[in-house]
Amino acid sequence: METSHGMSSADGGYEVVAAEHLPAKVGQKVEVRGWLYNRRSSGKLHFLEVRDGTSIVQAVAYGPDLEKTHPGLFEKLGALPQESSLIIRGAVKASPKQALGVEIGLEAAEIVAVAEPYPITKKEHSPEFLLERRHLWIRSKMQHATLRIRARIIKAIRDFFDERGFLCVDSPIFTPSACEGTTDLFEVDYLEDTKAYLSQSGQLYAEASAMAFGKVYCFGPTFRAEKSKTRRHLREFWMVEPEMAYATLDDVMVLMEELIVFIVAAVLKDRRPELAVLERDVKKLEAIQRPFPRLHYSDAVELLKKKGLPFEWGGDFGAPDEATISGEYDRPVLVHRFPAAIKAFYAKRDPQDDRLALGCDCLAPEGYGEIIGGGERATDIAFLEKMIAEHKLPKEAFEWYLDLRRYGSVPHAGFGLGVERTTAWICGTHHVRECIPYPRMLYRIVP
RNA sequence: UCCCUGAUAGCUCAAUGGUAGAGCAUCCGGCUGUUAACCGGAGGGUUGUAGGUUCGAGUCCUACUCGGGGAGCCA
Repeated sequence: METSHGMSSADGGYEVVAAEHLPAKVGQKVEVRGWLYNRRSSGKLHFLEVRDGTSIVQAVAYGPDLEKTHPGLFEKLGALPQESSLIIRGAVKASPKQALGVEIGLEAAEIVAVAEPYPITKKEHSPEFLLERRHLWIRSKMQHATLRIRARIIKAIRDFFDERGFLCVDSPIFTPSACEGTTDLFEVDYLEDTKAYLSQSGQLYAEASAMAFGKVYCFGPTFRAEKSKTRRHLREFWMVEPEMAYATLDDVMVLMEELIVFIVAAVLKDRRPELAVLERDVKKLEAIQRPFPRLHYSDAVELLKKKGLPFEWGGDFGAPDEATISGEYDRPVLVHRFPAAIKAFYAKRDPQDDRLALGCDCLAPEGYGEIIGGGERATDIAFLEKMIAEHKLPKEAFEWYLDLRRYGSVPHAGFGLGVERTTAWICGTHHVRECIPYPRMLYRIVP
């Protein structure tokens, strides 16, 4: 019999079942393959918490009974170190005290590998200790919950765009030069005598893809070599970047709202147990409905001044500014029409006010800061050539990009959403480093 | 790059300038319903590195190394 693990059941009569599906198997004989998560014992009883990757199930072994059928096994189970791998077999029965709602009455067990003393214990550990052992840390409950929610967010993002007629057209990771030239890039050797840079944004390519396919998105890792050292920064993170031909700033602002509402709804629908593990206040997520508040940059500046922050028109928002603005609302806020001087060279100017760019940032609630940045792109080639010169960018490197304006330029717009920041907000996680399986951080690339 | 902060048992932490301690983990023993299970016992240390002050330094001073938090920039 084929199983979800791709292995056939070794013992007739026991169906191999993923722990998460055990509640539907009450009264049946099952086999669970996993690792010993924790054990409690009271002499003739062992309570074995076994995790199989999908969930954790408690198996109860009664010494005298087990001794009759499998002599010596009970004692071995009582001495089995945490994270030893084992296969358990037994009958599923309802157990309201268990988080899963069921437990297994142990009838047989196979110890696959006895683990060495496991470094991550039930007590607290420092971030340094855990990050050093990220490859083991991801076995624990909260990391499991966070990464399962992250995976659901990623699926929601793809479903959202696929269902709305966007084509997935990925941008390259090796790029010949800076996309924006404003931030530091990771330089790598690209075979002989050639340097390449790891992508810090797929956007310029997404614009080309949009001119080819209309509505597109790219989704991949992004690399920033800035020496940022905060709970909102990673060297390597994932970003989805939709781009639409014949679209305006207003169109992408609606798209931002719809995407975020869609993601939150998907997590609320399918990841309630994980949110509970993380002790997330679900009411705050349930409040995430359209429409989101919209704030003109100049109004945001007024708000900050009214709140007593030393902010001058023309500047970019710092972390305290973002927190103050988003603190006014119970859902993400869209701040639009920033000064062009603080935005990228390709941003389209506001026809109503030439000092402004038709851009929009989405600030997550509860102080999680910017999760989206985007806007409408400049269409006029002469304007772009002027901006490239002003930003002191090498024009040759952008000739292909200027071709998009030479051959059928159209109004278009798009944005980028950061997966880890979104995950941190939805999970209520303090630091984005827990929102990616293997974080790449300033001064830490291990494991 | 700048500011703040930390490094003591495997882990998390304590110790007025005067014999280095606890909880957990580990090992041994006990317990039929545990939920970070609990109870009893045992082993476990060149106090990050180098130098200095002192009769005496985990503690005070200097430098270095490696972390953590934050700023700027950004998603």
